[in-house]
Amino acid sequence: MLSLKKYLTEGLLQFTILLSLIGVRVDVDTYLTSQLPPLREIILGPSSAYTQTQFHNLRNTLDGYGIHPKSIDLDNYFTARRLLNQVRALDRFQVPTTEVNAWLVHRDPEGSVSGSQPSSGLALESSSGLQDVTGPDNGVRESETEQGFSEDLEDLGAVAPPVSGDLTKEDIDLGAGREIFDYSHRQKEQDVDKELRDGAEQEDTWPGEGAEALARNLLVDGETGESFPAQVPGGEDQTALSLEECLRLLEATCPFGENAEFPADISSITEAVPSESEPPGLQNNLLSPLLTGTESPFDLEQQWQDLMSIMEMQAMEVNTSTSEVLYNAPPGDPLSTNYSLAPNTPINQNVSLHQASLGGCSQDFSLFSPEVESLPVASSSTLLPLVPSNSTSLNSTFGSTNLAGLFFPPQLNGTANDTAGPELPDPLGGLLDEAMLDEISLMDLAIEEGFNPVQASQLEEEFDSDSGLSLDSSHSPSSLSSSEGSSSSSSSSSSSSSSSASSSASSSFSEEGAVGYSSDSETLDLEEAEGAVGYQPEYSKFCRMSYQDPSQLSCLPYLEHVGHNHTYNMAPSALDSADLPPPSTLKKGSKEKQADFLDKQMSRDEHRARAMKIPFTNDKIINLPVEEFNELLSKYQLSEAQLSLIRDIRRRGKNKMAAQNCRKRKLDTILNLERDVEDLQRDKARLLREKVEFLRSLRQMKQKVQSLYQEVFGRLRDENGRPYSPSQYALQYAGDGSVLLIPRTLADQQARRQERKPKDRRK
DNA sequence: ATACACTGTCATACG
DNA sequence: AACGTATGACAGTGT
Repeated sequence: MLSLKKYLTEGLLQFTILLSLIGVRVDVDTYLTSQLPPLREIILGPSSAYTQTQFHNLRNTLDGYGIHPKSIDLDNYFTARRLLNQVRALDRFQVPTTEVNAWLVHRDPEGSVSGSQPSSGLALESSSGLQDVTGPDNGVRESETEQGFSEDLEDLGAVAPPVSGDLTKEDIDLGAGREIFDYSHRQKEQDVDKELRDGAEQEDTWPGEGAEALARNLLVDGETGESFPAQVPGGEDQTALSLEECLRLLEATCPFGENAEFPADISSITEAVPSESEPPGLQNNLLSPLLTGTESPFDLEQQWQDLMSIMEMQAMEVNTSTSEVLYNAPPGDPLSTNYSLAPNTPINQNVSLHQASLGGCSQDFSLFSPEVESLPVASSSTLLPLVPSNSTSLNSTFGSTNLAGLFFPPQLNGTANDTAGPELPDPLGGLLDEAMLDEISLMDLAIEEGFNPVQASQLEEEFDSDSGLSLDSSHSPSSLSSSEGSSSSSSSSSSSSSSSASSSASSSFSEEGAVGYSSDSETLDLEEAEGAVGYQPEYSKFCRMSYQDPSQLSCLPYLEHVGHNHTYNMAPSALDSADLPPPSTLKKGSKEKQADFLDKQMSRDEHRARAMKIPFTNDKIINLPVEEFNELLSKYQLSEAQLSLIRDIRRRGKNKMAAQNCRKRKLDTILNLERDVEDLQRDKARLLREKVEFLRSLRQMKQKVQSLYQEVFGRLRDENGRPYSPSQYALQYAGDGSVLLIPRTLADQQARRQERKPKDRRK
C-alpha cells in the first residue's frame, strides 16, 4: 500500500508537472483555478487516485491545522483578485505611451550607430552607448514586475532595434538586468525621460556625421579615442587599422558568458566570408553565411514552440505583474518584439518614433552594406507578418539568420535610408494592434477569470458552506472547550472543540424529542440508564449556567465534575419544555423555533448523549486525553450502554475531526500542486525568456563580428593598394588574439574542422 | 426530481 | 492491545 501510495503520489505529481511543461497547463489551470467543483469532486469524491497523493507525507507538514485552509485560500484569492484589479488599473492608466516612444527614440541612435558603423559602434558601446543601453533597459524593466514575462518582450524589443549595435547592452541585459527588474516605476520613468533626451540628442548629432566620418572613426578606440595602425600578417600594412585591436575590442565588448562559442564563431567568420562576391557584394555574402551558420545548433521549431509557450505561461505571471506585462508585452509579442523592431507596437504613437529610429538605423546600415541587407531583410520582412500563424517561417526567423534579418529593420531591404523608416512600424503595429492586443486582452481576461472570479466565488461558496463548520467554532463558547479540554491534544483542539462546543451550546436550547435522532436505538436504552447517575438537579443548574455564560464555566472547570447532568447538552428551556408541558404557549412558539433550530444543529451523538444522560460534554468525551478521559469515566457510575455510547462518541468525534483534517489536507494538496504548477510554468517561461535573450545576444554579437569583419577586411589593401577579394582571402581569428589574413581555401578548411568538433561533442 | 456539494460516519490500514 | 490518525467509501442532508 505504501509503495502504491508513493507511486501514485509521485506519479501524479510528475504527471501534473509534465502536463504543465508540455503546455497542457490550460487543463490544469481550468481545473485548479476555475473549476473548483471538479476539484472538490476529486477531493471528496471517489476519484481518489488523485487525492491519494502525499497526504502521508503532508501529514507531517500539515499537521496542526489551526485554521481552515479554505478560509485561508479564500483570503489569498480575494487578495490576489483585488491586487490584480489594482494592477490592471495601474496598467491602464499609468503606463504612459511616452515611455514607449522614448524608448524607441533612444534605441534609434544606437541601432543606427552600431549597425552601420562598427567602429563608431564600438565607441558608443564602450562609452555612451553602454550607458544609454543600460538606461533604457532599466526603465523598461522597471515597469515590469520581477518575473514579468514582459521582461522578455522588452528585452527583446529593446534590443532588437539597435540591431547589432550593442553587445554591451546585451551583456548588461543578461547580467545585471535581472536585478534591475525591481526598480521602481518612477525611476523607470525618469530613465525614460532621460533616454528620450539622449535619444533626441543623438538623433540630432548622428545625421550630421557622414558615412565617411563614421568610417574614419572605425579605428578609434571607443574608450580612449585612440586610433590604431593596422597590421596585416601578409605584409599588407596599408590597412589603417589593427585587426587585432579591432577584434580585441570586439571581444571586450562581448563579455558574454556564453562566449565559449564566441571564438569559434569568430573563426567561423572566415568561413562565412563570402568568397565569390566582389567588394560590393561582399558584405551581402558575409552577413548571410555567418548568420546562417549559427542556425543549425538550435531547433528552430522547438524554440518557436517555446516562445509560444512562454506567451501562454507568462499569463500565469500576470497574476502579479499583469499590468505592465499586458501592456508592454502582449502575449504574442515576445516573438514579434524579438524579431521586429516594434515591441510595443500596440501603442500607435510609437510608430512615428519607430520610423525615425528605423530610418536612421537602416541608413547606417545601408551605408555599410547596401546590397547585402537584402537577404536578411527580405526574410525578416516576409516572416514578420507570419509570426502569428506560420510557425515554420517563424522558426526560420528564430534562427540566427532570420533573427539577424529581423534585427535589421525591414527597410534595410536595399533602399533603407529614406523610405524604410515609415514602413516599418505599420506592419508590426498592425499585428500588434489587432491580433496581439486581442490576444492580450483575451489572455488577460482568461487569467483573471481563471484565477479570480471563478475561483474566488467558488472559494467563497466553500467558505460559506464551510462556515457551517466554522460556525461551530465561532458559535461555540470557546471557553467551554478550552477549559474542559484543556489538556487535550493540540491537534484536536480547534475543530473538535468547536464542534462539540457548538453542539453543547445549541443543546442548551434544544428540547428533548425535538430531534429526529431521538428515535435512535440508543435512546431507547437511555431511559434505563437514566437513573444511573443521580446529580441531575445540580447538573442542570450548572448546565444552564454554563450555557448562559460559558465563560463562567470556563472559569470554573472543576464545577463540571461537580454538577454533572446527563442532560448536560440540554438547554434549560429544552429541559423544561421537553419534560414538562410548555408553561406558556406564547413563549413556546419562539422558544420552540429557537430550540428547533439549535436542535438541528446538534449532532446525532449529542442527541444520543443527551438521551443517554451522559454526565459530561461530548467535547470532553472527544477531546480529553485518554488518561483524563478514563479518569473522567471512572468518576461516574455509567451503564454499559452509556459507556458504549461514550466510546462511540469519542471514536466518531475523533474520526470526524480526522475526516475534516483529511479533507482540508486534500484541498491544500491540490492547491499546493496548483501553485507548484504555476511556479514551474513561471520558471519555464523565465528560462525560455532567458534562452531567447541569449540567442538574441548571440545573434547580435555575430552581427557585430560580421560587421567588424567587413570593416576590417574592407580596409585591407594589398601591396598594390587594392582591396583583397573576399573570395580569395579571409580573416582568421587566432587563439592568441591575433588576426591573420589567410587564403580563403585555408580558412574554409579550418572552419570545417571547427564545425565538426562541436558535432562530435554532441555525439 | 435530479444533481451536486458538504458533512458525518464506518471500515480499514497504519503508526 | 489500545489508541489515535488517515483515508476511501458510503449515506444523509441541504441547495
